[in-house]
Amino acid sequence: MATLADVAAQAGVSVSAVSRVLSKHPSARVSEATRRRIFDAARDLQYRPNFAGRALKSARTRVVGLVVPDLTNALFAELLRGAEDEARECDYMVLLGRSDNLSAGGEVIGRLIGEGRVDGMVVQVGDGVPPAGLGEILASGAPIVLINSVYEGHVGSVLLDDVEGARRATEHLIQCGHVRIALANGLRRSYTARQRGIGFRSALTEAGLAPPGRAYETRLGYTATDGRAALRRLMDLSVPPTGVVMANVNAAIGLLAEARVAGIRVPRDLSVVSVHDSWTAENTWPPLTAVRMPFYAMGRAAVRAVIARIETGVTTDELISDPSPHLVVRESTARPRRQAEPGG
Amino acid sequence: MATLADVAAQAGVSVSAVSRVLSKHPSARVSEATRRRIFDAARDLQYRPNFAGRALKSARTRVVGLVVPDLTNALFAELLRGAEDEARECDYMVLLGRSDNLSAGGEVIGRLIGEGRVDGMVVQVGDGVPPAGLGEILASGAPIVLINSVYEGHVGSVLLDDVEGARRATEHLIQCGHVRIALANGLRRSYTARQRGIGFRSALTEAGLAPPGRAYETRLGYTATDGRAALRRLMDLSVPPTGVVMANVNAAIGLLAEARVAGIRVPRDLSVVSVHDSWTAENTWPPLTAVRMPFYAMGRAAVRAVIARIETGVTTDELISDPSPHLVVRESTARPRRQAEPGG
DNA sequence: GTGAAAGCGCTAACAG
DNA sequence: CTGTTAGCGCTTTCAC
Repeated sequence: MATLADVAAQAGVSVSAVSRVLSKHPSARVSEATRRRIFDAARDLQYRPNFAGRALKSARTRVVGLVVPDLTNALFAELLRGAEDEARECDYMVLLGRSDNLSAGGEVIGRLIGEGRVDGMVVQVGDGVPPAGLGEILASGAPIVLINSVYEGHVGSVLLDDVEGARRATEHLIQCGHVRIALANGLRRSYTARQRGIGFRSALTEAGLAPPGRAYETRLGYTATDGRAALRRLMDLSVPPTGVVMANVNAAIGLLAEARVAGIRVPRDLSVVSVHDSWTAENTWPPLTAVRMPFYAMGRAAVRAVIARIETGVTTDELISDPSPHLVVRESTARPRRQAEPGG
Repeated sequence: MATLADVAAQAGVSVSAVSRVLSKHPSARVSEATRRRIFDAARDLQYRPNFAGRALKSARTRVVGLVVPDLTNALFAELLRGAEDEARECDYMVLLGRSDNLSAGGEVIGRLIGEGRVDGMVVQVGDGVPPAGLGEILASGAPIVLINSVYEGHVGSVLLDDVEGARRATEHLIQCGHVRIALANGLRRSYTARQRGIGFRSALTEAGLAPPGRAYETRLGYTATDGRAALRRLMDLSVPPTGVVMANVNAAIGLLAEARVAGIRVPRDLSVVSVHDSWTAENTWPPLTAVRMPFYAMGRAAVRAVIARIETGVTTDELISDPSPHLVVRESTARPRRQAEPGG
């Protein structure tokens, strides 16, 4: 690979001249002639700035790490696109990692930052226990912004409006005429699950519906398997719900599949609405009514936030409200078959 | 962050001693006493080797890039696990990228290697046109191994046994008694699609079945939408198939959804089997019969191959045959309702 | 056994 | 306008 010195030699100038020209330094007062010669030489030699050299000198990598619990979650696609788009506009790169791996969490984050592989990180701690050592790293003041999760007193986070998302989903069911509505939620320790619980209950309360008993809120998790278990649990109740809000689209897919097995017809016997949308929701049967959450905007905001933190030291907490959660009505929701309390 | 010099000062030794000890250099002839002091100092100072410093000096990053068309494809989960496991064992890191982004392909690969951000790459070119500039990079002799794709005369690839995968899927349908079997394949230019076509036809031929007309093989692509289109195309035929081999699980999901809309009952009216398996296949209705492909092994093999290439210069082409493609029978396949040619 | 020193490719003062 | 120079943190001869 060609180095600055090679280009300088070829162009017959000094390395500093080349450096100034090629890194477009604002104060690059250079004659048009030399500039040309430098550009030509760089092109001929196919010059590429060496990452290590630059990083070593400047103590900056212009790379931000993004670590999420599960890379292959369809929900993550939009997040990533948002993150990459924002990064590109700021002339940064995104380095991907995942935290689902046991040790990976705190350790990987510590390594990436400690070894100077990234300037900052965007991390989503999964539903499980926060990775060991996360607390220390956060406390160390490293430029880390948390997405869709909170950690004790850590400031620097961007959150989806899960309260609103769950509220919209619940309201939809209420508008359909449902009264006995359940929530199949994420694990108890999950922050997002708590938020969705809040939105769910507030929609109910605002509609003048009694808050449902505890049995109407499962806390099983966000996977398809968890969704299947939730269906069993809910439909085994002596008075089962007529509608269910799924806190996650993957759980909803599992629930739909289990409903087939159990002979429960959706939406005839049970209406299902999910928080989160993805292409998979269009391909279930029946197609899944869902509340689309602004993952793309969250990706952008998160990267914008770390970069701000890295470059200016400013730290913020942000709730993504634009675009706001948006209901996509498909075919998994309908009026309940009979009212819980026959009105006429 | 603490540097080697900091550790040296704290331990009262020279930087070179510290370097030798901490990088476990085999020829580290060091007294036990100094070794202790160095380790202690390093721990106290929370020393982390600086990535840029090391990379600059050694001209090696111990990072391999992995670029795939779509990170969020569930199929990719296993691939990634395999790649990471192998990398960890070899003391490498994996840097993820995606090639679905227009310019991303050749450009991103060229950058990563050219700027010295990675020592080598594992790349899967998608179904579409190979990214501009890929040819040059490959020809330049950079350590790149292609997965599930081939490129002209490039040597250095690891491939799934798609021929065998498609063959097993097809044989299953034949064993169920199907005679009119279609293949919903990937795009014509895709290498994997060609392989699957070969396996499909060879199973048919071996069973003594006439190769189906061209109309029985669609070349629409691997997405859910493509699968939906394939169903329409196939079932609109004057003599529609009774069974279909889907070249991809996502397309199968789309096809199943479209079948509901079209009033085609699976497996009663149409049996469906897919090449590839994933958690989503368990949650369709009916649950999807699929041939599980060894993505994990491919991930490991691919990373092993680049590292070999980087460190020893040895280049290989490899077909992953262990474990071999494995049929998982679920409920989307059954005997055809009536034989095409009534036998009795 | 241990240390001094050179240099990887780059940027940024500082001179001219 | 342009060149010289001093390191960034690390590894690695080569001396002692």
